[in-house]
Amino acid sequence: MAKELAKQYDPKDVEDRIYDFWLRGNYFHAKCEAEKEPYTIVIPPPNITGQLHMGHALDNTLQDILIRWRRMQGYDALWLPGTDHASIATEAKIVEAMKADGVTKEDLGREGFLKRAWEWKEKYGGRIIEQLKKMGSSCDWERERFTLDEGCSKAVRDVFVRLYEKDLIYRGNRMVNWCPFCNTSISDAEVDYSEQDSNFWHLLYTVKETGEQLELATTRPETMLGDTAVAINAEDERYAHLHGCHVILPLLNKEIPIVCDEHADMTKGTGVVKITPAHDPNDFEVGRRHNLPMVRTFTYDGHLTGAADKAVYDELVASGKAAADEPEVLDCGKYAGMTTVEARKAILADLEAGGYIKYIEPIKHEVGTCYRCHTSIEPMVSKQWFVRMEPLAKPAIEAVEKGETVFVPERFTKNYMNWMRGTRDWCISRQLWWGHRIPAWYCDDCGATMVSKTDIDCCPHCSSKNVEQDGDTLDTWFSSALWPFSTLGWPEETADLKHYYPTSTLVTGYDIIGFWVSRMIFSALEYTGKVPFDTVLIHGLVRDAQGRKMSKSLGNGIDPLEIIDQYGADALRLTLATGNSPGNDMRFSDEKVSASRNFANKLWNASRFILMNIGEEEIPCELPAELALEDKWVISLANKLAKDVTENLEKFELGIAIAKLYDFIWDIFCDWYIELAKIRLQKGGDEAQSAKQVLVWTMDKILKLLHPFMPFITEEIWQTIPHIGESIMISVWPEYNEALSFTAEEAEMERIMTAVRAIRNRRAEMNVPPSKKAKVYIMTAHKATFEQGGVFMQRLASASEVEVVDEFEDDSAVCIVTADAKIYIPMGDLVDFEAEKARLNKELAATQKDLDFVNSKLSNENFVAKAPANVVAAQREQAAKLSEKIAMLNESITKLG
RNA sequence: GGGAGCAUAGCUCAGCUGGGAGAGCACCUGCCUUACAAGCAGGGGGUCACAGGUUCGAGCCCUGUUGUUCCCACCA
Repeated sequence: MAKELAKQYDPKDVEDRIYDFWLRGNYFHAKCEAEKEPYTIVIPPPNITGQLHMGHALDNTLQDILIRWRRMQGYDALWLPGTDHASIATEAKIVEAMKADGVTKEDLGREGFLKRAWEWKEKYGGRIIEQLKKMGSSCDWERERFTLDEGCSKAVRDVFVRLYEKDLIYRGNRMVNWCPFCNTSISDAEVDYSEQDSNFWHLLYTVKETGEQLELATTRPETMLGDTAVAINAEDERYAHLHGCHVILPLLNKEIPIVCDEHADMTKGTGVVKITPAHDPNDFEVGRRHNLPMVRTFTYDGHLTGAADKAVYDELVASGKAAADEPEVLDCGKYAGMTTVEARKAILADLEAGGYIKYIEPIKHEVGTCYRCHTSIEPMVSKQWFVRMEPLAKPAIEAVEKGETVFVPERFTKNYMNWMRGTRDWCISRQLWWGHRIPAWYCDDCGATMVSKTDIDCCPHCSSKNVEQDGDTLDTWFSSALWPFSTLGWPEETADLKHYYPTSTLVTGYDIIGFWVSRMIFSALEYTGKVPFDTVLIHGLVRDAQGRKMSKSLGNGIDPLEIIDQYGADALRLTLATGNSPGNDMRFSDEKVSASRNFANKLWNASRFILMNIGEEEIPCELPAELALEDKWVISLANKLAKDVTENLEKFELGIAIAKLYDFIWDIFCDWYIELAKIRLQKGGDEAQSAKQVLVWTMDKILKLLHPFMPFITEEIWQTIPHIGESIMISVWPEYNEALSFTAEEAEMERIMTAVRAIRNRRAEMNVPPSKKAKVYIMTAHKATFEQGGVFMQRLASASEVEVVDEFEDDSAVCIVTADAKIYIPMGDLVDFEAEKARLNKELAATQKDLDFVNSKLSNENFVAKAPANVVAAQREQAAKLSEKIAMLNESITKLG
């Protein structure tokens, strides 16, 4: 089956065809075989709004390497794919798209909007899946899931009800992060902090009882209308006389109390702090401690409240439906309707005019912004649903402490612990439509709250039909937190869940440990009683060539699909795997991809060489009975390679595994073994036959070990060379085999290779072209080795003839000394004796220096006494070799006169 | 304010449990040697950020310093 193959590998000609071949073979499908050990990875579901970016490319390359490797090792390997509905991001995109048609959410209504959203999902949701396929991802597409599909939705409801019944979910007026642009609450994890220039405005409030001016500082003067107290520290002697007094709130001329609270820090500013319970997280806590009224002065879309807002509140109070913790609403009068930015200006102007500003101090200040739209978030008291974190975090911390789930690298455990220990209750309700609607119903007549797995249309308490479902949806991460088990069928006890859960490895970036990893862990423990995965493999960010984060705003993102188009998916994968160590960021550049492409080409040409030589012959896929020295050498190294690659994959050191493969394939197999094999191939006969078998055998091992990293090219080549089986991706992973370890031959080859390199080196220094052959005489203690190696020197070191001799006399010969041999090459007039003598002397000096160093160690009593025996022995051996070399060099120099 | 990472060749980075420093790219020299010029052979180039310490021995372990990146945190 000789094939005419192009000199250069063309991925375009191969990749789609191979991927189809795999799909037709159904090789990605995990069959849930009870007798096989499972290995499971669930994909971090990309957003349906998403386009494949380098982060996905890296994440999925790593997962595909692991899953392909385990599959070949004989595991029942399942890689479960899917997508995330990404409520905020998707809703924002759809609203934006609607803008073009001049339609708003309100125009369409909830149902109309959702209809549109699902249409949008059908249209764009599949795009990223197709892009994952281009990468070669071997996901089980039959099991593809979506966080908003029926099964996941069922799991979400189930969890919500369970948590509610255990009092781990509650509803209340709490301080939340409000995004006035997205018009929704967001969780603490969704707030990004960025440094902004701002001021401390030092204000003066008058104390009612004493008439003195009390100085305090604020960064947010626009909240002052909602102040309901001023706090001082009880220990602060400066203000001891003010305990129980009041201040007059400027502009409103309202009397508010001075309270003593630990929040007031004596060492900061004047030690006096204004308290706005409805619009500051700290002040909210102070307010609760002192039972202060909460006064809301902002609307949810970021304006100051007015008469209409107050009317709504009054109505609520009048009807008796206001919750006990409902904040009051202020009619801000002249400021009503202003944005918070406008209000700040107006209020400051009025304070200034009233003489209430003592001075302004410029500062730099960390301001919270929405991670989606980067609008400044407004802390705001709002009625939301929360998950009680403390009882959930405890077992999640213990499980990781016990090592039930380990982070790779280990240092990210700290990151996780930090997040788990510090986390506050999780605000899970969102004022959005695209997502899982909260399964809570409120009775308009009796005011009851009902949480249920099934829809409710009649109040079980008062039989009223006036029941309405909560209009909010759940945080996207609420459903993502269930992903490892909801996708396997939970809460049903499915066969998949029993077999594949807990999953094995989660592969993700360090940027979402808090958002996602930690929430999966505590969720899994609470609902399934088990950790969701045993290992979390953390990778870093892919940065651009200058080390900057790839981002849309910088426009420095590199599109993986363009790279695939230009260099092929295997080259992209190789680039991402090479030099990638767990947890560390990497830079991406065209040069790196081009180096990877060159490697693919190198492998391609090695296979061309083999195919050209075997021609129409049937070559058995096994080693020949008689093995030559070089065969044993390459087999032994390939065997060692299998061990190294496997061990490094086990340690998740994928970068080291691929580096070892790269070195073996290029340096050992291509640069040495193929060149050596040519000798026997040219001879023909039995020797050629055995060389072909070893070439095929070694290539087979190489392809299998490389397959997880470069699936397309390895399959393509494997199918063309003699092979057993349907597809390399379901072939058997090479195992280390003690019977294939030939250490003596490895050492012998090393001697010969050292000599070859030394001769090449000499010739290059003397500028002798390869075409000018010369006879080589060798004096050595390893006669048999060099007699065998003679042909190698003819081929690789431009030797016309090689003779192993006991004595050699020719003053005009170049002399080369290695640790094992003394090599003479008569080159007549090419030799410059003075230069030759200088070179030998230089080498002698260098060797002497090496020997001195080794001897200094050996003469150190402490070294000999304390260093391990094998280290000392190695140094002794080294000293002997160097001494021998020095003797040979001296002899040669003497001869030159 | 707390925590973490990084600092090794001109550039990008490896270097696992301490035993006289490596790769790729770039550069220089010579080669179209019948798989591959996206290739082959050879070469130059490093006080392993700085200062101490532990050790027979430190790029690696400890302490401190400097530079840099990131994460977390309610600093009025």
